Amino acid sequence: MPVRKASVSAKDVAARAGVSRAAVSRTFTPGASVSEETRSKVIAAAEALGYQVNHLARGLISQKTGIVAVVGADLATPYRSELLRALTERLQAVGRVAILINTDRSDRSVDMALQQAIRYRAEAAIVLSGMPDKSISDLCHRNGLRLVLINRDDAHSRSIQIRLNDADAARLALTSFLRAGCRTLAVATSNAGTPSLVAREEGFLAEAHRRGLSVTCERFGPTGYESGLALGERLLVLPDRPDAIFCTTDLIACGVMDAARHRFSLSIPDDLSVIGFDDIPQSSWDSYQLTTFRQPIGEIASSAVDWLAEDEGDGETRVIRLAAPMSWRKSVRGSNAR
Amino acid sequence: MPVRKASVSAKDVAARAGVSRAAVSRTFTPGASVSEETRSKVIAAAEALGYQVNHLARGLISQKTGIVAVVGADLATPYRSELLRALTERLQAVGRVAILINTDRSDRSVDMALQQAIRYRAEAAIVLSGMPDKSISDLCHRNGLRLVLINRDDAHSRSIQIRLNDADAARLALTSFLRAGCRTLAVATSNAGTPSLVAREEGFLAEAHRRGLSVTCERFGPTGYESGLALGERLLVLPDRPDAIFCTTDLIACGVMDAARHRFSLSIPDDLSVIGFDDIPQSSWDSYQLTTFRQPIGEIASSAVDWLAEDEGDGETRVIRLAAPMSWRKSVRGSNAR
DNA sequence: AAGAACATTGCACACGTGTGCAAAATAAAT
DNA sequence: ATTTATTTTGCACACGTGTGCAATGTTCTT
Repeated sequence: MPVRKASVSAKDVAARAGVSRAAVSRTFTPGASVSEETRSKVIAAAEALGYQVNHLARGLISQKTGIVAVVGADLATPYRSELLRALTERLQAVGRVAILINTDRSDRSVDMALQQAIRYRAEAAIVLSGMPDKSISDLCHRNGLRLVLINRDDAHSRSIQIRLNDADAARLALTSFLRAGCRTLAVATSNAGTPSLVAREEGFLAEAHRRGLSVTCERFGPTGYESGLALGERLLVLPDRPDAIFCTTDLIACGVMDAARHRFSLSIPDDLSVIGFDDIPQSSWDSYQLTTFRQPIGEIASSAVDWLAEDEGDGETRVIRLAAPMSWRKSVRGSNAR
Repeated sequence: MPVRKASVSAKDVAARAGVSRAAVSRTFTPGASVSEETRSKVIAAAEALGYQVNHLARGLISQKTGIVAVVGADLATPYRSELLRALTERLQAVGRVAILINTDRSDRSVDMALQQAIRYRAEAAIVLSGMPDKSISDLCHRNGLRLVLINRDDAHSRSIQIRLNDADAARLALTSFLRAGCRTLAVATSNAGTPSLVAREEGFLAEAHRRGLSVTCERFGPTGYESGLALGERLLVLPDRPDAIFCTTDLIACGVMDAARHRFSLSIPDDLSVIGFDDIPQSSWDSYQLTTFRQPIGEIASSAVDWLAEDEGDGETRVIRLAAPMSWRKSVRGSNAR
């Protein structure tokens, strides 16, 4: 029961060009042998008919679809949308096409997303959030689907895991506060408990502990601006009000800054220094000028795509650690001189 | 030359379950006839082997792939990323999978993107930016690919075009300024010249003209925050400095507001009223509290997806016009009482 | 019990493509 | 001119699936 118009096939082009169907196929297969005379006849016929190779059929026979699944939740947040943009651009540059699977709906969605990726015989999947169950990861391997895990905790066998040096950044945040003369330190983070947020929080706390400093740590809600407002309100009413707050994401930082200014009439950075993480576009806006750590989005995208685009590796697990360089703006005391 | 592990096929499942390959197929085809005994044998075998139906093969034989292409540039801007999130969610809810094609690289990319969509035999394409050439639009039709054009100027035959009432919103922006007592009006927009921006600008100017009012219109750069800063700087140094600026997007408005406050020390809305368009998340942040028009993203997404998910229509062109309701915040004089 | 109606099953074909291989054609070497 | 080497071509098969159809099995009606 075909419900659609039949597309032009290689058979139609062959008839029009007066050659065999195999000659048509060879004309559109890189590296295949075809004479210039046949080639131009086929190209002319294909253009006249509007022929486009059917990649479903090609994928079926060649076992290479060119499809890469990108799997994630919260796709509209500044960091994730920018990463998605960079990934699609890079994938297209190496001849791949991205299937986007939104996992907003549940944690189990990563497993379901990967099963969907297998149904379309995706060559690889890039997981931006959530973590696949081991049985699904094995299923991916059995189906030749390669896994890229971005900012996930566990490495799965035969996959690549791209992590940031969150702890290094957190340490640098702490030392930057100390150098700026801040003494009452706090961490503001969400209840999401995702690997990156945990690493940043723990890195900050561990470095403070190593230096014999006490830090107030406040967690609240999902990882967004509204939680930042609430976290600012909770931290800034403390009797021992912090003069420095490390926020585990920039969205939280923007909320903290707005709470400080608009609800507590504090001046940043005179009364309160703030450091975030991500370097989203809004961090550079005049209303924020937030000092933060820049997500190396270009490097994440190229690391991910270069790995999956190379020939089948030897199956070992790889972990890539990238630095998140500091972006100095005006939210830390004494940072104007940088 | 297969370069990947052969996935489990229906043939493998049939052998394990002791039934025919057709029984396996029928078990995984909704509405097909299969006994409960056979079904449970097949299901058990499929689960043991990790079988996932090959949708490439299914698409080839059934001429229905479930694939919908989403085509657009500037995917990381707040409005577009939110629309993308809503579209993927809605597409998944009706059993479709989204192929995301990024057209940042050139105008001709929409044509190339649609050709790529045809190669994967996508059932439909949702175009978020750019406009396909007529010959490509025809090619889509010939291949049974249905077109959804969002905020594009021209309707193509046998497609659906979803537009906002930009001009109505612009008129309401003007009357809101007048009601707030503003007298020196300006429009701030980009050089992008996209259909929505032009409609908003022209709607504002036409209504002003109808009322015998003069408006300064300034255009600059791409459609982003930085252009808003620059536009604010250009408009606010005028000898006849505007006391009301209609910005054709919220990103531009945030830039204008930051320029007014941080570079001209103006108070909003006392010295300057600002209205934007889109209602991006940042518009509700304490630092902005921008009065704006809300993009009906949920309705756009459901209009688009409901149309393409329904059975083949009669081929007529449809235009859907949606209202962009006003979101009152604090950037217009006298708007606190709302 | 027999006949009619309905459900289930396996076979074989088709969807559109890439490719191994033998045959044919062309180019290069002697 | 003949032989050898290389290129090109068409045929037929395979990839994995859904389905028309004939054959078989089961249920319902008389």
